[in-house]
Amino acid sequence: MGLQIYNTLSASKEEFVPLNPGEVRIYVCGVTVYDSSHVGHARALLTFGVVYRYLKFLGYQVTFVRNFTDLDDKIIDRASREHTTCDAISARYIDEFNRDSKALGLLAPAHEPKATEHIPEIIALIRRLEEKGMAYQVDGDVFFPVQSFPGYGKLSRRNLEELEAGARIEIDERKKSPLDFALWKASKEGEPWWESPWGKGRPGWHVECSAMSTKYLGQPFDIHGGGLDLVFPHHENEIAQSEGAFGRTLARYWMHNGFLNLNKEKMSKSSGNIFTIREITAEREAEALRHYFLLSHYRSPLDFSNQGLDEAERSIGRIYETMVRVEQATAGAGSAMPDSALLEAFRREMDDDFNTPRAIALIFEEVRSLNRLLDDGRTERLGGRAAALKVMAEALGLLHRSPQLFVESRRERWIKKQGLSEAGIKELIARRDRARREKRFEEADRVREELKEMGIALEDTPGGTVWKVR
RNA sequence: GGCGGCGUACCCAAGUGGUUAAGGGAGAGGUCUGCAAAACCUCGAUGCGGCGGUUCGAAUCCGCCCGCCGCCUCCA
Repeated sequence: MGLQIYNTLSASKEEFVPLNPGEVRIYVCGVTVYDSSHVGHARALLTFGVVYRYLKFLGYQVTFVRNFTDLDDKIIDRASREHTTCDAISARYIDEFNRDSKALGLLAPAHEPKATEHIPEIIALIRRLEEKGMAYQVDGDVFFPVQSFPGYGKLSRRNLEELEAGARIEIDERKKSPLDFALWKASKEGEPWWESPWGKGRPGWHVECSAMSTKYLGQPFDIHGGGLDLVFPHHENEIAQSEGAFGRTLARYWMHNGFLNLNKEKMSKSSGNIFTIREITAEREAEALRHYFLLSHYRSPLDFSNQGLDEAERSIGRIYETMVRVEQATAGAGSAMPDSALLEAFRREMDDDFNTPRAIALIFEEVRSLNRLLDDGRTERLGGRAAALKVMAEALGLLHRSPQLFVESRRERWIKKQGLSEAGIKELIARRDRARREKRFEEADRVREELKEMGIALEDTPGGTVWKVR
């Protein structure tokens, strides 16, 4: 059995069969660039980053597209509050996003289209809908009549009656149904605008993704992803537009990641309970955040906690330290072929809808097993197993640095945060070593204690005393 | 109101009918060590929110109840 993916469309796991053998085309809704991205965004980014990596691990030729929404009411608001242009706002946050993305270890997508650079494609799509009677114009606004698309609600499992009954949306009397959504909006004074058959205006939100995904990936394409909150109405509307316009399936597998909560509540800008990606990556290793997310399944809700992050950071350190031991033990042995049984086990876990918690458990079982071999001095099969471990970690986006760098980075971060000096620490260690050589153990233990209070642990190894952040 | 999700040990978290309920952290004991740390070994849920039911057999299926959360409005 190959890869199984939970498809929101069928609400069940399905065997993944790409449209073209050996090739996968995937589109993920990116961020709206009106503010800093928060760790909730990071979860979505990392989730689909791992999907991307794992598909590559499986040997697929993957075309990954993730957009920027750089045209939106919130960007307009922000620009007017700061007396600047929308372009300036989106440029600033795209720039910031790119830094975050790099810090998080995300692989670059093949394309990162921006809404503002695809106005002609958007207009063409709306015109096509018009020709099919699936768009109507009122005062320069163009709406999509949801009644005209028979499958409306199939993704979010709702029907029109239910939706209309529960609708809490403000009534726009000009719309035929309260659920009809804007394809094109007439621009007000001071807003960005483009010439169109309906006058000066700008696209609605949903239509950009329909236009851009199809431009880069064709229709249908294989996987469409995003956060759970996009199922309705965003993705539902994308389906209505694209399938309405072309009479063909938009995307075959729909994947949605669960939320990141803070104190049990959804992390969102409007409620103010957020941590930005920058805040977190300034405080600790980005890899800790990735590991933390991987520890629970992507569809489960996850409550963000500092304790969890601390644990994750230590866990990553444990894997790295084992890698250091393996490297030392196999130095000069040349590169080994990755152990195939291990890779097979990894694949079995990941094939089950990207079950990263199980994959991580497998990694830890292997870490323990490697340490046991190391302790026993049995190094014959070490190379192949360590090589497999690296391949697995790569597929998850972990262990992308040298172990030494990870340890040093943690040290430097800690020293800086605590206002310590490396020279001072080394001085203390030297003092302790002198005391130990002279068998003044009370003195040596006092120094150990002193360093421990600074959060620094000493390890006396055959190669000398090493120190690390605890 | 409609639709959906979640509740597994001190904490985090896999597991959707069948051997001893993964893995990590914390804790206890041990090996090692001048002492430690790291690593390794051993021990921690007779029970999976509660009550019923189906079944030879259920954390897993069904029903009811309790608690928490999300979507239905911009939202990863």
